[in-house]
Amino acid sequence: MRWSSLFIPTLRDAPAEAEAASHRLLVRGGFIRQLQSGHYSMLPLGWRVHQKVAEVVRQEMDAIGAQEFLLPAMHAASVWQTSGRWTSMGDEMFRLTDRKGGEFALGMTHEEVFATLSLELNSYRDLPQLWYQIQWKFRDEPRPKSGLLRVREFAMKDSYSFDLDDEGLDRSFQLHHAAYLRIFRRLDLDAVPVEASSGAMGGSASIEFMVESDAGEDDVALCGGCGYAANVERATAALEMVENRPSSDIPESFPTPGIRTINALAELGHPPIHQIKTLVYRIDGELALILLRGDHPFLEQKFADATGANEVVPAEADEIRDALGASPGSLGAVGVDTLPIYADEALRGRSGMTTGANEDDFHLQGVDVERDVRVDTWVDVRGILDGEACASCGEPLSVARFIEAGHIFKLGRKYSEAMGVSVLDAEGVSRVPTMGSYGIGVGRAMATVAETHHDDNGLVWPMAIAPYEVVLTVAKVDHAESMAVAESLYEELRGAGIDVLLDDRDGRAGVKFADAELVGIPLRVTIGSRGLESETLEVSSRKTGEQTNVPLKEVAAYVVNAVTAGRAANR
RNA sequence: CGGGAUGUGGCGCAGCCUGGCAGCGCACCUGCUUUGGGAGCAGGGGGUCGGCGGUUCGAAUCCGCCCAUCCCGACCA
Repeated sequence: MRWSSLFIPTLRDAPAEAEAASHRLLVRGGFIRQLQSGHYSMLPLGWRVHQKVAEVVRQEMDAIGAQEFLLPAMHAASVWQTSGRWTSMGDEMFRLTDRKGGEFALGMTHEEVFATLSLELNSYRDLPQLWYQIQWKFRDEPRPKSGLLRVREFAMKDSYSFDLDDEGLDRSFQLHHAAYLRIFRRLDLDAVPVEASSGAMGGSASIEFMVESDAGEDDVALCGGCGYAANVERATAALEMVENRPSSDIPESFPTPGIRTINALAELGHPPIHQIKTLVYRIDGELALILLRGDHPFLEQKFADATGANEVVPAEADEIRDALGASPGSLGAVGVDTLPIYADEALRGRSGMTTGANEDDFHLQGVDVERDVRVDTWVDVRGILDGEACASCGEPLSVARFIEAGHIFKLGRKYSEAMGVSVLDAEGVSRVPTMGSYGIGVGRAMATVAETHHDDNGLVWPMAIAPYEVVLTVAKVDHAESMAVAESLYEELRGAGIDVLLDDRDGRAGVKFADAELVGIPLRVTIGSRGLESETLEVSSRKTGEQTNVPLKEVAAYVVNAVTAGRAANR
């Protein structure tokens, strides 16, 4: 294509609201434009990258024997009512009503619809099946952010496996696991598989593919020693022994006027590790106390996973006061027997603790957790901290920010059962297939590459997904010889199947160089009178900045080689 | 939903406090010069100042409500 006739609206300044590097550069480079919060238009350049990412995914899915479908994006309510998710998905689901008053949803994911199709599987001989699609998903995200990283409308490759038994599911899961590693490698993403919480999907096991980036939204714990890797929503760590402070026979109340925080209490000589943090939550509508060591953060997701609770929300100050007679900052569990009490495992065996007295401006010291608190349920709900020891090898764990680029789930029979799927096994017995589901967000993958592949001058696309592989930059378009050389090289490269962009704009060379770099085309051939005098053209690499003068006659072959090598990288 | 912030030509911003002709840079159009790293000069086009209401002789500016957008947290590919 000729740059002069393309719509590539590059910007010198990024919009003020763009914060993440990928967001700024994708907008500046003319790849995307926002329509509303969480909804982006793909401009020609952006759509080319998007399609190339999708094609990499498609090839690797096909390679494990998966079959491509395309399902409706809009679903009748009844489909979701059958699985129970019409209600459980809550506000996250976009809903609409047709002219006849019928209720519909825009699909957030497609377990139900694929499971409906699987009703036509009749025999164990039909299994296993691996089905996928690349389709738009709609999620009423509470907070879209960071450009393409978190949006309300996005293309997702979602696949689903149907197997007779657990061994089959393991195989399908492993096939996906391996395919995902290949996909991310081809995208030049350093994706780490980590143990994850299954969240709203349910199911027995799930692995997230995480790419380290400050723009991420998840914290992941990694062990440099044994390779343990887990989302902090699930991660555990070895707990170092804490020497209990001397305890008293009964908890002693002492005045703490104005003391409302762990830190303030610490300044009075009660270190956080010797404090009990008391949180009041509404768990599926019921108030409950959750106790942690003073220095430990509470992770709601861990709690939900451990207890099976759906709704885990902090209680309001007035309901806390009604229940305990004190305000946050002075709360404790000693003597409480009207509310369920959950305690984090880190409090087991602890004594000599300090906690709120359920009376404003008073705390208790000398508390022995197991003697003085009526714990109903012990749970592991604390967030682990950077530097804690790995539970399996003792080396320090590092905790860092990651982008969730893919997620694979063992679903089990939740959806197949709900939708009434069954096949006959070899003995003629009816069996419910077990399912897996596997997702990669295409736009998010694209943004993740942008996030991890850029420099001060702009984007640096890997050859595999670059919008164009080569740009021919004509320094002076009114120089007839330059244009003639450029035209003939352009035709030759096009003929060789190279995605080549001819920058024939009547502008200054500096502007064209800057645009080529901003847009991130991997290779640039500069065509100008300077090189032509010596019968050479300058080929430069976006990634390394390396410039090579190539004899005119060899340029086409040189470029074809470089592109071919680039395409094959990481395969 | 809780907390913080912002809305002024396509993009980046000033003006607002202290009410009085809507400005600057980039981009865009025309002409001349320039031409291998975001050119120079001259001329020019483009703005319901987020919306509605109020105060006032007069509102971008003051007051109220609403909307939108961004950032931090709870949720997800």
